[in-house]
Amino acid sequence: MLTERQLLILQVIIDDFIRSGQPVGSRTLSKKHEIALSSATIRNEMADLEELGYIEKTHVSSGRVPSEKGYRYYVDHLLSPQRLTKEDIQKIKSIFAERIYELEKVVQKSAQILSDLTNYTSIALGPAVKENKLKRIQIIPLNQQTAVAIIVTDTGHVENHVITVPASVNPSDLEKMVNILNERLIGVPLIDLKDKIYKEVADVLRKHIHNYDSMLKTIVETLDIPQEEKMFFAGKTNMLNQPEFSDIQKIRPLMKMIEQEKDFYRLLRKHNRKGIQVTIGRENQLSGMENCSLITATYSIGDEQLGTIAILGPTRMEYSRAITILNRVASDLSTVLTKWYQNS
Amino acid sequence: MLTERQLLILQVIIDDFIRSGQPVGSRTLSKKHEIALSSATIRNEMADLEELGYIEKTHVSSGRVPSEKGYRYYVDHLLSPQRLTKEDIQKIKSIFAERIYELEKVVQKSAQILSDLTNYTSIALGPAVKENKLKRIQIIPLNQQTAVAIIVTDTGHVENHVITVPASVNPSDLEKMVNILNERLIGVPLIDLKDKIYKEVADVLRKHIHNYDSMLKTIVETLDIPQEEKMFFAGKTNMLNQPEFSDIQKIRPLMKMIEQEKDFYRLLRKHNRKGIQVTIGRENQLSGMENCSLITATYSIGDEQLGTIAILGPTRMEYSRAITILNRVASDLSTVLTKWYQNS
DNA sequence: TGTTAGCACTCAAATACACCGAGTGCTAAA
DNA sequence: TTTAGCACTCGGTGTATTTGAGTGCTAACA
Repeated sequence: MLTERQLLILQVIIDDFIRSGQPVGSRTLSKKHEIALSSATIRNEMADLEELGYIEKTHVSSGRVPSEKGYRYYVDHLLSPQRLTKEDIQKIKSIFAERIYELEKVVQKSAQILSDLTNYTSIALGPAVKENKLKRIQIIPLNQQTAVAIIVTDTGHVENHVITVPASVNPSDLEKMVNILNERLIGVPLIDLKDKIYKEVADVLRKHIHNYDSMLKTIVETLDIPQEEKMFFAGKTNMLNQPEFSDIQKIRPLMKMIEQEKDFYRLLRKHNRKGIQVTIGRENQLSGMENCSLITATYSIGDEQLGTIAILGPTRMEYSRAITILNRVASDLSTVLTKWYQNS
Repeated sequence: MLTERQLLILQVIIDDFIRSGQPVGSRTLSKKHEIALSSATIRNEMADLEELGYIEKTHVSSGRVPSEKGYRYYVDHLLSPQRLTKEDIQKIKSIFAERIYELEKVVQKSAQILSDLTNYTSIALGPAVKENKLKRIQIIPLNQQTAVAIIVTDTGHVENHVITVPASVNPSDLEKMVNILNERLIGVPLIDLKDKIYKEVADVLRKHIHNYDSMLKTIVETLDIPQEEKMFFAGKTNMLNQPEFSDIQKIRPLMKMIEQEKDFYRLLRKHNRKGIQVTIGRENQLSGMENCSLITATYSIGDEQLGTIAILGPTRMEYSRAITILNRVASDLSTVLTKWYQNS
């Protein structure tokens, strides 16, 4: 167990390192007015902190830098709460000022403001489309062989793709089918559509539609909806501004990962616990992210959790500020989404 | 006017520099078997080429590197034609192997293959949606105040957004309006929609629709279609692999530009002349692109030009290979689009 | 017993210096 | 016109040397 004094020293070391990026020495600390000790005393305490694994040296006679364990302790117990400036609060509010009707745009804007305010990279995982309920199916013929299938959900989300229509299918049958599908399927969550079709609608269709069999493919194609949530990035290149990544070798794998996006999709999917979560350095278990930390929060409509928004920065990150901002954005976002979309 | 020998030397210098990235000295050149001259003779020729502005020294006793003028001459007159390997041709063909129904996806895939084959960044400017012709307008009410407006074009492109519906508008009127709009506007290019509405459809609407005035806003919102062509990037981080950008300072502005995309939108818009166009270094007139070259080509359906695809690389770029590949992709793309979409 | 002053020690970073080698331009001879 | 030869330049590399910020340890002090 750490003493009060060790906690104070650990906190000041990490605060200073986060600010300066330079290893912190005992003399630097002794000059701080919150610590009234000689450098020698501090050296003794630092030696203990190092033995316990909270801080490290970069070489034998260097100052100390926080270890991952140190950051972990800092984030869990030592964060000095930050107040946002009026301007920051104002900026956050401004994105919700005008009523935006596309849910995904609001989420995207939230990611944008996060990266603007923090100068880190921000990622938002959108709501799962597959949970949405069907509002309308529409099939619009383009020519002999092709048509556009459009699916509208209760949240106003539109999915569309071009499908092939067998030559044997005539337009009036197509229309009849769409009508039946609409009658029977409105209100069904997208993910359950196929199931429902086979169990309940197939019989009806077979009875009423001429060549049901040749149409089957069209139906399946129509309901083929991407299962993945959309993801929005903002400030993808902000990592280039971090001095720890001034070496291009270090940043290349990270930028590649950010460009490809898919690793982050998996990562964020896992981060669906309510509240702020911080993963530090190798806790992320992704090579390329050894020197990064990820802070995540979830947002919701009412009690229903919709998605995750996150801030990605270097391990030497302004945790306090980032957490405060993320918290604020996530809660404002949830509030406004609840107001706009609940039971609408 | 350059002599045959100067041309040969210039070409070999640039070829070598593109390959190695190192300044090329007279002794290196004299050892090449296509040049049977002593280093001293070559030095004299190089001095002349430098005076004429085709090559430069990095410091007083360094070898020579091509100047922008040198690259320009090289691209215009000295390119040694390259043959693509069978694998390359195969890869290009593979993207067009299966019939893809979404036009934009084909374009996006083309950009992807370009960056895969060249290891440079690739950009594709999609076809202008506004030129497409209207196939169907659809308005689907979500709740009391909002509805989804969907516009389908003859190419199968779908535009959608959520609109507000005044409380005074009743559903049957909405439906009637949509019917009238569809009757009168199908086949009209999207860009002309508004014009046509005011000139020809407004009167009809006023006659048949109850509260035409309060509905006006809804109509305008519905037809509010983004005018900009979509743009697709591939290999956004490939520039990080180029040794000339190993200094993070040099690449930061460029990556920022690539992230933001809009500068490239303007740039590609201007590059709509048929055939291959190469702009070298500062010819691009964009700060951040001093050390980059852009190669563009257009693609088309039949005689109608649709858009531009481009390769962005360092000025020290494999022009010959890049041009050959781009040419091939652009022409294959045009061929296949023509086959698939002309008069469909 | 906890704190501190003092001291020897370490190591990264900066500075200085010599030297190598790849390059140049110029001159004079072939 | 070409080439051999030579003096010169300059970036890069290797080796000392110095500097300074840091450490750990010890002994004296309150």
